[in-house]
Amino acid sequence: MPELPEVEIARRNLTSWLRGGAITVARAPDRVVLRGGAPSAFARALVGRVVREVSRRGKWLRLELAEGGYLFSHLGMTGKWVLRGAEEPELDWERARLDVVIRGHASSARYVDPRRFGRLVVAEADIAEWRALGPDPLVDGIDAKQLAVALARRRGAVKDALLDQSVLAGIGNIHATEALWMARIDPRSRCDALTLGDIRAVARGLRKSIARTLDDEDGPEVWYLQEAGAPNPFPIYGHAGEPCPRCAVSLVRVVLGGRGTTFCPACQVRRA
DNA sequence: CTCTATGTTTAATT
DNA sequence: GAATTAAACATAGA
Repeated sequence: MPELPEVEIARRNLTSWLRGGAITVARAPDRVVLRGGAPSAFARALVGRVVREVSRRGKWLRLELAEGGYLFSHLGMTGKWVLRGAEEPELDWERARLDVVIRGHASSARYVDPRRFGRLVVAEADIAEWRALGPDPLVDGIDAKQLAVALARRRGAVKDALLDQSVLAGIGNIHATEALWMARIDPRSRCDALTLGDIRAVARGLRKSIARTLDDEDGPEVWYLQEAGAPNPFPIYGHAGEPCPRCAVSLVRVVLGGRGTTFCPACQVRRA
């Protein structure tokens, strides 16, 4: 489902559901989501352990066990964690569950993922994918100068660079699209042609887009978590053919790095 | 039936 | 070798 804001919400949820809990059941029968890891090893690594903390970097979640070791969770395209009672039946597309007991109260976190692009990894130490992540916009903040240094070495399109998790961790297609619109930068612009002012504007756009989605948590819940047919809450993403909210020119869709990209051909300027 | 999809990895091509 | 592109993964919904 997710980009950074949704994964952050998942982190907050998992923290409130699991932190301090002793794991009584750990099941992940799905070999696809385990990517070759064995269901028996999953259970062995987790049952009887206590969840000390749930953290996040980019789109990765990390459950830290009090006894040492971690469970890493990536939600892929359609993954989500939901809370159920321990006695409730298996859900559609349920790929894993973690049952915990906290002060005598039992609950069950279920991992649901229709497309199974998500992953669950048990490990003794931080995995390579976690260590390779660049600065996280919430944990570390976005530093425009640092971003400028990373972009100066690249020749490809800005949007591709923003999707690179080693440049910034957690940016996905939606927030890259929204931020570039806010910054009035054409997503096809070459990285090394951007000015520091451009990059500052992109950084501001990213912060704003992420913050806005995070704030919506109170209101209409995260879009991806809603039932099918829920309205798209983003102003630009998915609105090709509709008028630009700023200048009313029809928004255009192109493909960059294999991903659909919407932008305004009139008020987003192309640098080289 | 066709097209698209919030993500990442790997194979193929330039 | 580096950079760019396409394909693959598995499934749902419009």
